[in-house]
Amino acid sequence: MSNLASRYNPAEVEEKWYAHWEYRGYFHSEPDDREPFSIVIPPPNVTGILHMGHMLNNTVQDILVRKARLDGKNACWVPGTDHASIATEAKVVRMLREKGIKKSDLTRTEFLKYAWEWTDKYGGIILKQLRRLGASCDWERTAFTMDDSRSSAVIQAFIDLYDRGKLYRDYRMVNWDPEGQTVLSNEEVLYSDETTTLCYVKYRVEGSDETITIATTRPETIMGDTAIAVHPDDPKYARLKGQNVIVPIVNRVVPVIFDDYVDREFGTGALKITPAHDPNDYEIGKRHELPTVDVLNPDGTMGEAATVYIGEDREVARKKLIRDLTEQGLMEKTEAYTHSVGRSERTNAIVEPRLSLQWYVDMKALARPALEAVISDHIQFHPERQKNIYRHWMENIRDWCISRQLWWGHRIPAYYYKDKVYVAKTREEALMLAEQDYGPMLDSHDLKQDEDVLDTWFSSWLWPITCFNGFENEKELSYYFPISVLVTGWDIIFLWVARMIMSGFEWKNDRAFKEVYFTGMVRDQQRRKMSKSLGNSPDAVDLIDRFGADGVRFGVLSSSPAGGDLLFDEKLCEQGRNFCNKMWNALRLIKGWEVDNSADNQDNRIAIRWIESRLSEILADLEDDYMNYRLSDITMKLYSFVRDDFCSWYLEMIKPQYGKGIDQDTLDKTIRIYSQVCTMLHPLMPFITEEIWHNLKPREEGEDCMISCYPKASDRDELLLRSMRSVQNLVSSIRETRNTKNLKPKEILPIYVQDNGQNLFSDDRFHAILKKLSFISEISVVTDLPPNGSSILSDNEKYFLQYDVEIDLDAEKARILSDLEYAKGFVASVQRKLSNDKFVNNAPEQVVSKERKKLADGLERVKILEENLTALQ
RNA sequence: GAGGGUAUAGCUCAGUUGGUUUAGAGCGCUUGCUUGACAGGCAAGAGGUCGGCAGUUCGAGUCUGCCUAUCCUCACCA
Repeated sequence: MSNLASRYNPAEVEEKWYAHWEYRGYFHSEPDDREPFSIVIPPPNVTGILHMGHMLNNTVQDILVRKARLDGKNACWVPGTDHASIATEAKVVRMLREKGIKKSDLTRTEFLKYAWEWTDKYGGIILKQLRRLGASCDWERTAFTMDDSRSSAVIQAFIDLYDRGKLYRDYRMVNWDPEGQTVLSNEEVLYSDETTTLCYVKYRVEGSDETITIATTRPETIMGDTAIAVHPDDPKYARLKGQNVIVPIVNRVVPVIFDDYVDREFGTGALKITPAHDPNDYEIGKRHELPTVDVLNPDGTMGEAATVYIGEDREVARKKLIRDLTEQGLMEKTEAYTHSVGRSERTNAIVEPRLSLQWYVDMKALARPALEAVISDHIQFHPERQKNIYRHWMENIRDWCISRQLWWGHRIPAYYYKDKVYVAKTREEALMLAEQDYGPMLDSHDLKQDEDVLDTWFSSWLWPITCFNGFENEKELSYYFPISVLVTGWDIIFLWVARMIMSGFEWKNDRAFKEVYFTGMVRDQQRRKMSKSLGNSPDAVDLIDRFGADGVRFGVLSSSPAGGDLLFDEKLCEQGRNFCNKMWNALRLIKGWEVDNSADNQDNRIAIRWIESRLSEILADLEDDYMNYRLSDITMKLYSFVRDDFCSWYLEMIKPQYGKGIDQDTLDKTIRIYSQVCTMLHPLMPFITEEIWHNLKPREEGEDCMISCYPKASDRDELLLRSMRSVQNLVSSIRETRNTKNLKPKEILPIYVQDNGQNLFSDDRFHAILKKLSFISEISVVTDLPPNGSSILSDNEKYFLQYDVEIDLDAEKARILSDLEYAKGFVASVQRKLSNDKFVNNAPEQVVSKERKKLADGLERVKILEENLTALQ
């Protein structure tokens, strides 16, 4: 018996092998003459920690990279992190606030010092956690979106776009995050239905006692009203033509205007117009040349122009205004109202429409080649349905707002002097340009760099190029680009994927990726997306501690059909852990065998030939599954191959009887087969397979599972595979009989095989299986029909099993009758089909002959069952 | 408002160009099994009129249309 523990212990094994692989340099890739396989990580936030989404995403990437490596490709997986402009800045601001420091009290330089300290302290934790998961990243290439190489590429990209006329600055209504105090792109605003109060407020008509009532959810913006709008065809309000109304609180006199934007059916059919605080009102304001009164400060508090509640938060002011309007008798009524509210993806603050001057990328031209490449499958999406979603967005693409009023990020390389803009790599260059326009006498202090930074995604959209320093150096990029496959969640298809594809065409005139595999979202058992705020995401590292990295990887994979969402259940990790244990015990079994060359190995040959055929059979399947990213299928196929075919059948067949040894040849071949299985499983479960690989036999230095050669499908013995399936059916039938008759599992039963000239045992080759079979299912084959035999049908072969239990004739008859009824129905339906001329004439020959075979088998079965029934009478 | 997805066993899902009146898997459930690798195990079993209605076809879980339910994306929302 081997001295291995009966339970697999992942902790020490994982640490040992990860260090070993890294020490051997297996993760590192340099361009050479092999076929490249490249992946770039979706860079997690630099100060983030590993969550379930990362686990899924990175497990998938690791599988693809490890598989490519085993296939002999030059595999390179570039890791890295994203500076995550707004998310990180928000964290730093929060940290400072806890220390009693306000961002507004700091200079830009002081703030950035804190931000870098924070990044140095917490940055890269997630990369360490990825190692625990087994991620085989090329750590020497670790990139950061704000390191020198990436930063200079971002600046260059901005300059390039500006020079090509694809960048512009414009004053528009934007999505404003009052907490982060920055503009957001449309993609960074998340909408959800929320219930608020809809206020019906009365406005006095100037010079009359009459009032007009409008409905609004935003009474705090009343002070910014510069008109009341009604529909031109609305008879209710026709009389108000040319009239003015008085805005409550501020008593401003504003006109009643007529615009067909107004929905006559909504509320009262009258709409207050606040051009500074609503995109539609802004448009209406432009049409009617209305003034714009901005009553809010950038931080969401009431501004000077509001005249009341100055400095109070908009939410607080809203409540107070509702109270005031009610007291003044101007509130007709209020009602609960549910509508869609946009919140900042990062700070969760309610987004405020606000007018401001920002930088935009003109997306129309960029989108064209990017759309075409995906529609034509030049870049292949998995699952394919994501193509539609992509197309829909690309066809309706809007310009991308890329400036952010933040400090943490890449500062916009635009310099302003008087009314001119100079876009340049450095201040010196900008100065030179300004001097060309204004002469060398200008006061250089008046040349001001843009205060804003760029959207985080403006650096990550260059990631496939910048990961290989592609703005500086063609050599590496020309080898690794296009990236073989991008693995990411579908939730960032617009924020990231679409834009990377656009940047690929813009700068490399090529597709950024050959394929894109979208993973689903990891959800909890109530189908809620896992998130920090819900607190429904398990601690990833804790899961690894409890189930082992391989167990967790198995758990994540086994329910991750290509692109579908994953309902995470810890139970699956437990199953993964148990599976590791199963493999571990198969190793213990093999290691425990003593070699005895006097043992007869003839019978084992057939078992070896069978398992090799099976292996070859699934290898072909797996190749196809890899092509289609069917990772859960791969997982389940290998799981059942190891558990059922290898352990339950193969090892049981060759297992020496108690106290006996095994011949060297069988042992060697078993070790070879198990090693191959390790290689096949390695991409999914790298640690345990490496451990078993090394335990199976002494290995040379550097002879590691991770860099072994992935087996190729070879010829297989189809007849043997079929026959073995028959044998398995028979064994199942015998076991079922034992179970239903309450027979002792170890009691040896005589079995008689009725030779019908075509059953397994009329073939000499299978006498070996027969012997093995008797060992597995505790039977002994007899040559005479036993006096008290009970018949078993396995396929169409008939066996008699003898046992010392009184046979319940009625029950037996009922069982046979029900089988018979079924078989007859089956035959009838096949006959019906075959007697249909249209079927026989139209269906392919293959299908028809298959039906004929079915009929023959069915008739045979009916015959046997009838004989059995007669025998019972 | 525009577009898209999904509906198969108690649960989560496969079912790959239509071809088994016998629709699979995992988990869960029931039953039986512990000196011999593994109870984190083994064996056996139960459980489904493939959301509904029409249609195409020799043949539909699979294709088409409509309906129902449910989810998602984008836009809008006083």
